[in-house]
Amino acid sequence: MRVTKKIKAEMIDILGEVYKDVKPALHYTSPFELLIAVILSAQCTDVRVNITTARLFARANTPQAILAMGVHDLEEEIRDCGLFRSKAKNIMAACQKICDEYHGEVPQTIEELMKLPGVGRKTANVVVSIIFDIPAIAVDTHVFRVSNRLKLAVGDNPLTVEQGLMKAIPKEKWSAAHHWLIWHGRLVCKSRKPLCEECPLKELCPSFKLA
DNA sequence: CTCCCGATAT
DNA sequence: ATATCAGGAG
Repeated sequence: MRVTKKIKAEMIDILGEVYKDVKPALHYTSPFELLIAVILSAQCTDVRVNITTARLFARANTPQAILAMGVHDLEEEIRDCGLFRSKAKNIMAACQKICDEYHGEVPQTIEELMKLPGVGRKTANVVVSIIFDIPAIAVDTHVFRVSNRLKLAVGDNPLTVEQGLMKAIPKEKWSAAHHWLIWHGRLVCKSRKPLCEECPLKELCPSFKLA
């Protein structure tokens, strides 16, 4: 069955109703903390990132303080998040660049953010949409999977899905819809064992399957 | 495309 | 035992 534009709008409306009260899963108290948390979240659960950042930010939560730690201590602090050597190296280099070129403040455009080591399109989208309230749809593993299953946007790479979602969703809902899709992916439309029977979209979903 | 990588769910 | 987790760089 074909997923029409009208059905896509219905899906978004339902998700918006079901997940209207969700907050970002990552814990942070400043733009810099969010940036670091998102970098750490690559191939790691948000729960693990929050445990790690609680301890890390108590020690250092500014680029200057992270630089003062040194790369070895940073590696030890973030080890549990995985990919820890490359993440530590990238974070140190990003902090240096933020201090040298942005007066210690997190840059505010996708283009500038993506120049930071360890910051790709997905991370940049998250930061601008959450911190600077700029409409954006960050396509992470959840958004990618859920969008393809629902056929809200179909594609074999994140950028294609991002562009498809921007067409299917009105701009004023981009940032909120990004969170709805993530939480739907986390709680219901899971990768390995999706809870199709209890899905609020089961009547509309082209991938609906009984267990 | 491969590599980075520990923790967790299944 | 293995697939997956708020990806990005080379």
